[in-house]
Amino acid sequence: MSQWRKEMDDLITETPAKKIRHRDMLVRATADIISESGIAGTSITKVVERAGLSRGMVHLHFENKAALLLEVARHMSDEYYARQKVFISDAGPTSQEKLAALITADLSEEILNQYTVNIWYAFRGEARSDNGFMAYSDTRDEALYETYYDAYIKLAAGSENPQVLARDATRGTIALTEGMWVDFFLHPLKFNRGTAKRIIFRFMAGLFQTAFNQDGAILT
Amino acid sequence: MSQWRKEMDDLITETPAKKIRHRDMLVRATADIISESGIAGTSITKVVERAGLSRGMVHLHFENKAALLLEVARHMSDEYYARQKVFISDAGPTSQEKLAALITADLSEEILNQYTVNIWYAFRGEARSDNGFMAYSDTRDEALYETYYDAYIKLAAGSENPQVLARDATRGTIALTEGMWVDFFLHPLKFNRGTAKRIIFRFMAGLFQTAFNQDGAILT
DNA sequence: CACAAAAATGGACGATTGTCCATTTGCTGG
DNA sequence: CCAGCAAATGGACAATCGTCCATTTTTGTG
Repeated sequence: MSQWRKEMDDLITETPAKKIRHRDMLVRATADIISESGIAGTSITKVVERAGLSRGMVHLHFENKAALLLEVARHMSDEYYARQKVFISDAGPTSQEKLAALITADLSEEILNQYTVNIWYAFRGEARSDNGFMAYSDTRDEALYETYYDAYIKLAAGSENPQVLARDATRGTIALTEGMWVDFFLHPLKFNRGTAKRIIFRFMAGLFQTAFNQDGAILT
Repeated sequence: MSQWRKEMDDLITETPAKKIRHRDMLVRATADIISESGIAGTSITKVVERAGLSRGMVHLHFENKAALLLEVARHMSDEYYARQKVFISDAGPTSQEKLAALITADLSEEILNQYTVNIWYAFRGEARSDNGFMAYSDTRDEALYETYYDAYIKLAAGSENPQVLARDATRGTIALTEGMWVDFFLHPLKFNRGTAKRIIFRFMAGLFQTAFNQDGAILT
């Protein structure tokens, strides 16, 4: 079998190479354990038991435990963006529609669920003591900020102080969404996605009265 | 010395009984370690070294490590309320003034600082796996909710749907403040208290246009 | 089919964890 | 001043941690 064919097979194979599959299994198992037991309760023994692999596997694929945890953070970040992207691409071209899509995404079951927020806040709690996690938190935040700002600055055009208005709207929306996540994290059963969405739209309608109303309806 | 006098001395003594002092030293030392190293990095050895006490002290004052951590959570919660109370009692009698005082308090250096938020988010990260912490988070949240709601419901009087408006305003303000805390936690150097305050007031002004404006000025 | 390389295993290691308890210290009432 | 009791100590304990590596199993190639 020629070399290019072998590489081709690797590309089109339905099940990825075992090495990659095992690596992925470890990442997913680690995410599961973190979601259930937090960072402090996550040990390599628990992870490999969950993954159904042997203990040595971890150090075959990752330099150490910290590298494994960092990979989980990267995995979560990637999944967040991938899911958000679906909502954005389904939305219309106007700023209002993009903003509505962003908020709908951040409150959707695909993105905002107990499994995900448990992991997210577990990492955040330990972020201060490990700078590696902060990097991912920061890049996520900065990209999100840009996305919101780009949409808001267009709505703010013509107002008295567009930059300040767009900045305030961006920071406010992100803070409000973040606060809603915390609310969901602390009271997942009481939480109502529709109410959360309405409150965020009320905030947006307060700043851009000609663009939104409190029901999330987009005005002309 | 008579019995009542002895008790009186205990009450008025400047330095509290040694047993209580040591207990307090452990709680404060634990809080310090959590703030620096997170929950996962907090061990009894580190705590007693910081407190300058022997290892056995912990189990003399607390049933186990979990009880010590829970006491730290209680301590943090108590200090939060004590400091918030100062701001509220200094405020005027109107609902607007009370709300302004609450927001000013939550953004003040006394309440919102790196030491405090590190501890707060460290606990939150491990909250899911230990229900003891959730209880304090919940009681704090419920009391805060009531305080905000009582103020907002008066402002909402006369509006079309007062209860819904007051509920939305309460949840929104708490979520917004929570989000600002997260912003401070992740970017303590970039964070600007004035900007945060202005954004929150813009939200309030959007819901109660006759009561606030975006500069935090209270309208008649 | 045989052989070399890679992947995977799991026992062993020292360090550290939370907990326990026999011993020592310090204070107080008689 | 001393007896008695609570406070405080720190060494010892088993359990668990992350890590390492000699060994076995699987895989791919000539």
